[in-house]
Amino acid sequence: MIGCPKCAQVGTIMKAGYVRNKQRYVCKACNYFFTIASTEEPHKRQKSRRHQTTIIDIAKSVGVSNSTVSRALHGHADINPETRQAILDMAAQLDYQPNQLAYNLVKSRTNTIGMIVPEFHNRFFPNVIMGAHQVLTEQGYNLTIMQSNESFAVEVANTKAMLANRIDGLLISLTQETNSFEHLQVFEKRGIPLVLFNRVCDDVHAPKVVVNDFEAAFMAVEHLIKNGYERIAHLGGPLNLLVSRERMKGYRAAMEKYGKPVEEELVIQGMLSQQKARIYGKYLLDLENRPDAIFAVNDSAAIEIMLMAKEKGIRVPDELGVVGFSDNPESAYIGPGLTTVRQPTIEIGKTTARWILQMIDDEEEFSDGEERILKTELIVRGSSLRHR
Amino acid sequence: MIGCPKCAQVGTIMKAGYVRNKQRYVCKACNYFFTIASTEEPHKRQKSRRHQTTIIDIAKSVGVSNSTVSRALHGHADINPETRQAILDMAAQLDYQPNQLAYNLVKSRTNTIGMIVPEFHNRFFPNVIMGAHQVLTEQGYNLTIMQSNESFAVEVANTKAMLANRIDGLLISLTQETNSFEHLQVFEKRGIPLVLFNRVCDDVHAPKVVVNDFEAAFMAVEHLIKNGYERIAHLGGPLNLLVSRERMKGYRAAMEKYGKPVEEELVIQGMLSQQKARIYGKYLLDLENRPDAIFAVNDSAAIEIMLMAKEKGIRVPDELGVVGFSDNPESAYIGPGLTTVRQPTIEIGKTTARWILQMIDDEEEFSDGEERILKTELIVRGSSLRHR
DNA sequence: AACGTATCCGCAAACGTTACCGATACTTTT
DNA sequence: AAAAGTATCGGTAACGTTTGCGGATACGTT
Repeated sequence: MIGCPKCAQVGTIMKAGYVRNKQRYVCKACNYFFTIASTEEPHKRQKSRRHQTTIIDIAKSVGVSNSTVSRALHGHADINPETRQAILDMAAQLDYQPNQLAYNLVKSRTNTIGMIVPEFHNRFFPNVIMGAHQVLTEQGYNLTIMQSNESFAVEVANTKAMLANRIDGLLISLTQETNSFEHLQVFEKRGIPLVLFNRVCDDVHAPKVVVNDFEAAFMAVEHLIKNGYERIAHLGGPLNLLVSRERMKGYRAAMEKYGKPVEEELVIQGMLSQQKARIYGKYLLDLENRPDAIFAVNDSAAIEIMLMAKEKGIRVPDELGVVGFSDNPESAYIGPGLTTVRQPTIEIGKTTARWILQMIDDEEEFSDGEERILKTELIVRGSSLRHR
Repeated sequence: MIGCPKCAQVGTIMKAGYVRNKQRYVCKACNYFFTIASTEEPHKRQKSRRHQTTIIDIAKSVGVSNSTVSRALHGHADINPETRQAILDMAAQLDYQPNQLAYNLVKSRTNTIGMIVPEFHNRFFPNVIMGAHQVLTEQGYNLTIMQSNESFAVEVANTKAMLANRIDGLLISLTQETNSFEHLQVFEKRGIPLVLFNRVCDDVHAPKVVVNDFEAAFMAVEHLIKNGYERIAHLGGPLNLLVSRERMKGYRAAMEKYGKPVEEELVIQGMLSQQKARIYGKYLLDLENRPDAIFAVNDSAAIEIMLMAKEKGIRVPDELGVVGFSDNPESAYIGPGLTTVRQPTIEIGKTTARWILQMIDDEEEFSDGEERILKTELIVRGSSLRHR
C-alpha cells in the first residue's frame, strides 16, 4: 500500500496515468500528484562530471561574495589589496580557470574573429592566416578558422556556425561555387563586422581586401608580349570570382593595347583545380595552332602546363612562354623558374585583420563596399624569357 | 532643492558619500539612499546593440513557453506537430539564430576541438589541419586553430585560452622551445582529452601520433650509404623534440650498422629555421674535410644546402649527396630533385582527430602514453643518386 | 459515473559571470 | 559632534539555453 508523500495518508492513492513511462499517482486527500522515485539514488545525475572550480568556490573559501571575487580577478578598483591577494592566492590554490563561455554570454561578445577560407592546398591562405593571426593576437583576439573546401554548402554551414558562436567579426574568402550571398547579407543585417578578401564579390556591402589583379595580369601579359610572344593564351578561373574576372580583363586589355587579336579558342574560363588544369593544358597544347605563350590564373596550373610541355617535348621558354600567378614556393625551384606574380599574402592577412578590428572599435558603419587594393610584384624567371 | 524619490519630502536630503564618482544622497525622513540618475535617459545602456531574437521571443509570439520552443527546435518528442510547425515557422520568420554560447554554458561542452600548431611555414601543418578538419566536420565538431609560432610562452597562453573556452579536446604539436609540460598536464588533471602529434614528448600521459622517424632516418641514411657515400653528415633538429632525437638515432644506427664511424663534427643538433640552416650548411660545406653527403632534418634545410652547394660549385649529387625530410612541394621541382622522406600528413591529421573523438565518446581513460606510428615513404630523386 | 491513460505543455532551476545599485563601517571636515 | 566623504564589500538581476518534474486537459474504459 502506498502512502501519500505529502499528507502521509494511506489508502487515498489512485493511479493517475503515466509520466515518461513511470506510473503516476494522485492522493485524493490532498490532491497531490507524484510518482515513485526509482530505487536507485534519486538525484545523482552525472556526479561523475568533474567539478570545475568556479568563482563561487573561491568566494566561499575566502568568505567573500562572488562579485568581490570577480572584481578582484579583473583588477577592478573598490577592493582591499589584502582581500584581493587572498582571492588571487585562493584562485591559484584551487586551480581556477575562468569560464570564457559564461563571460561571453553575459558580455555578448567573444573576442574571437572567424575566418573562412576555401582551401589549404596552396601557400596563399596559410600565409594570409599567419598575417591575420599575428595582428589579432596582438590585440587580444582569438582566431577561429573554418575551411569551406570550395563547397558553397559548406560555406553556408560555416557562416551559420560562426553566427551561432557569436564571433565578433568574420573574414571570408569565397568558394569558387559561391553565387548567392544571403548568408553574408545576414551579417550586415545583424551589424556583425565582415571583411572579404581575395575571393570577393560585388553583391555584399562590406569592405574588401584585394590585390591589383587587373594591373598584375596586364603587366604579366605585357611582359610576355615584350619578350616576343605573339599568340598568348589565358587559362583563367571561374568568372564568378572577381579575381578571375579582373585577371581576364587585364589579359584582354594588354592584348588589345598591343594590337594582338584575342583568339577566343585560346581563352579558357575554367575551374581551379589541379586536375582541371591538366585537362585545359592538354587542350591548349594539343591545339592544331598551338599558342606560343600561356598566362595562367595560378602557379599550380602554370606548373602543370610546364610539366606537360616537357613531356610533349615542347621547349619552355623558347617554344612556349609561361607565366603564373601567386609565386608558390615550387615556382622558384622548377627549371626553368616560373615567371609569376607575387602577392603580398601576409600583408593581405594583416590588412583584413586590422580593418575588422577597426570596424569593431569604431562601431563604424558598414562602409559601402570600400576596397583596399594591395600591390603585387612581377617576378621574372626563366619561363618567359625567350632566347632570341 | 532635491526631493526624496521615495517619500517625496523635500529638505530632508543630505549628501552621503560617493558611489562610483557619483554624488550619493540620503533622505533623513525615510532613510532612503539614492543617487541622482544622470540626465540622459536613465537605463538605456547600449540600446544601440541590436537585439538578437531569442527563444523567448519565439515563445511569446507563438504563445507557448520557452521550454516548448526549445523542445520543438530540437525535435524532441512530447510536442504537438502543429505547435512544432508554428514554432519553426515563427523561428524562420524572426530569423532566429541559436546562441551557441548559452547552449555551451548549460551543456558545458562546446563541440569544438582545439588545435595548436607551432608554425604555418611548411606544408606539413596545413596538411595535418586539412585531415583533422575533414574528420571533425564529418562528426559535427568545429575546429579552432591556434598558432604558437614556435614560442613556448605563446603555447602556454594558447592552452590557457583553449581551457577558458572549454574546448572538448586538444590536439597539439609542441614548439621547439617546449621543455616544460605543466600546461599540458592540466588537461590530464581536468580530464580533457589531449592528443599530441608530430612534435611530441614523453613527459605527458596522452596518446601520441607520430611517424616512424627512427626507421625513416635509418632508411634514408642507408640509402645514402648504398649509393656509395661514405662520410655522411647529419643536420639535425633540437633534441628536446622527440622527432629530432629519433631521426638522430636512426642516423647513428644506420652508420653503425654499416661500420661508418660517426664523426661528431659532422653531426649538428640545431634549431629549425631557414636562417639557422644556412649557417649550419655553410659550416658543413666549408669544413676542411667536407662530408660527401648530408642527411637533413627537413627539406627546407636540405634545399638550403643544395643552393649553397650550387653557389660554391659543389656538384650535387656527385660531390655531395643530399636527403631531406617531409617532401615539400618544391623538393620535387628543384634540380636535381631532392630525395626525401614523405610523411602521410593528411593521415596524421585524420588519425589524431579520430583518436580524440574516440576519447570523447568512450570517456576512455587516458591511455598511458600510447603511440600510434604512421608509415613514411622514402622518395628517391636525383640528389642522392651518385653517378659512379 | 468513476477511474485510468496519453498527450502536451509550463515552471523553474541550473550553467558561471558581470555589473548596477546599495549598504556598511570607517575617517575626515566643518 | 554632526555632517560629509571614503573604502570595501554584498545582493541580485541579467545573459539565453536546456531539462527534470509535474500539471492539466481530453479522451478511453470499466
